Amino acid sequence: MADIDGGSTAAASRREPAPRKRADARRNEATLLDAAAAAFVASSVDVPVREIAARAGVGVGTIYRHFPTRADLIVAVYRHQVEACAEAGPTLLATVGTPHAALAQWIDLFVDFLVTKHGLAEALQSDNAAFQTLHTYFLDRLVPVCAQLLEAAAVAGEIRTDLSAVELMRGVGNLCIGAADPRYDARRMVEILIAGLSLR
Amino acid sequence: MADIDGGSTAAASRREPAPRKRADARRNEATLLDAAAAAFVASSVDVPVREIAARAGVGVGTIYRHFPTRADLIVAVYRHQVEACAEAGPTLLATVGTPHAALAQWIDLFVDFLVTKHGLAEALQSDNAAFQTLHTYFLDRLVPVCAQLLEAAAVAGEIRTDLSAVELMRGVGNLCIGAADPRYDARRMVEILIAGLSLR
DNA sequence: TGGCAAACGGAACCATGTTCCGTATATTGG
DNA sequence: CCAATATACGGAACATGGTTCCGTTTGCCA
Repeated sequence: MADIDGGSTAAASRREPAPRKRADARRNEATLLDAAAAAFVASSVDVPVREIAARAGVGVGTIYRHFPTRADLIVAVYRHQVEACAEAGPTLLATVGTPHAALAQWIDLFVDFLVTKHGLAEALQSDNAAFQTLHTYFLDRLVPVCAQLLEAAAVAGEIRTDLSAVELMRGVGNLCIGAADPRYDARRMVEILIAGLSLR
Repeated sequence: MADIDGGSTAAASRREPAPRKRADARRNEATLLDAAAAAFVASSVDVPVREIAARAGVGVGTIYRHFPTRADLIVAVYRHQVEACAEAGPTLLATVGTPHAALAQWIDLFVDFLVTKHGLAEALQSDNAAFQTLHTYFLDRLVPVCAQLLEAAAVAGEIRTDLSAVELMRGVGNLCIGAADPRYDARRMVEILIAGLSLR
């Protein structure tokens, strides 16, 4: 909420005096984020760019100037929620009884996030170059958190230790694909996977 | 190898006298299957149709006449291997010690098949209408086999009983997505999932 | 208010799947 | 062996969706 100016990091904005964007540009960026969020809900994360542009009442060029790739737009839309998920990690670890339980609850959070965003899980695993940023962001932000939980559970001797956080995240992400289908319960599948993690 | 004439079922060909296709048509179908198989290996199952056509030295129209959808082509290319996998089910059940072990081995077979076919796992989960046939064929052919193994293990009291064969297949298929990445070991993830299946 | 860099819109371009139709040819009856 | 015809072929053309480009518009500051 505090960062009124664009996407630069806190560190960068502290350095730079005021490369303040034009008013219409800032307005459009906000409009675009809203339009994209709405479109993602109405259709899915791979809703056509043209449709987002139409919703926002801007040209497609404008989208690409603000968000160089589709992934950047997705990241911008979901940044808050990803942050929240990341921050929940340490909290759960401190709160919940056992590390394994904390891990399970955190994964739950992540899964809930994924399955409620139509097409996001699919996009996350896509090897399409355009989604590279998305992939990277999610991994950069969440893998360390996951690793911490995993490590704690491993130290407590609750789970097998031969699995990296990246792999676990990937696996969970994959299991969330196709969660829209009522015949497939992604949550349960992940639950089973997590169960398989614990030693005997 | 025995069915010289096209894709009609054994039953159908027994009824019909001889709706024998033209020689060039049969030749082209074979050429196409080879070209497609090669292209799938060289790139992945979503190699552009035009490229398959070029490899086979035919026009794209020819592909579509023989295989109405891309999925039909994929199914045709992999039919033998899917059959083999399906037939291995009962064999394993009869051979291997416990039903749970048989299930694990069968899943192994399936996973091996999937991870060695670049992009096949991805295509399998795609909600793209064009892949409907693919999805259906795999499910029709393999789910019953999986169900039999699952049932046996359930009866033996080795695993939880609240999971359908369709879900398990979907989950396993999903876990195989992105198996090309060396940092992600799909086989291990599936192993963990199967482990999570067993009761305590 | 005038000048100009920033931002805009959307046509144009590229890649891909899919359809359509004029042309070529295998097959078969005479 | 030839001609007639159904069958099959090739590839241009169409549809869709991402991305780029550039002439035009507009906010901002002197």
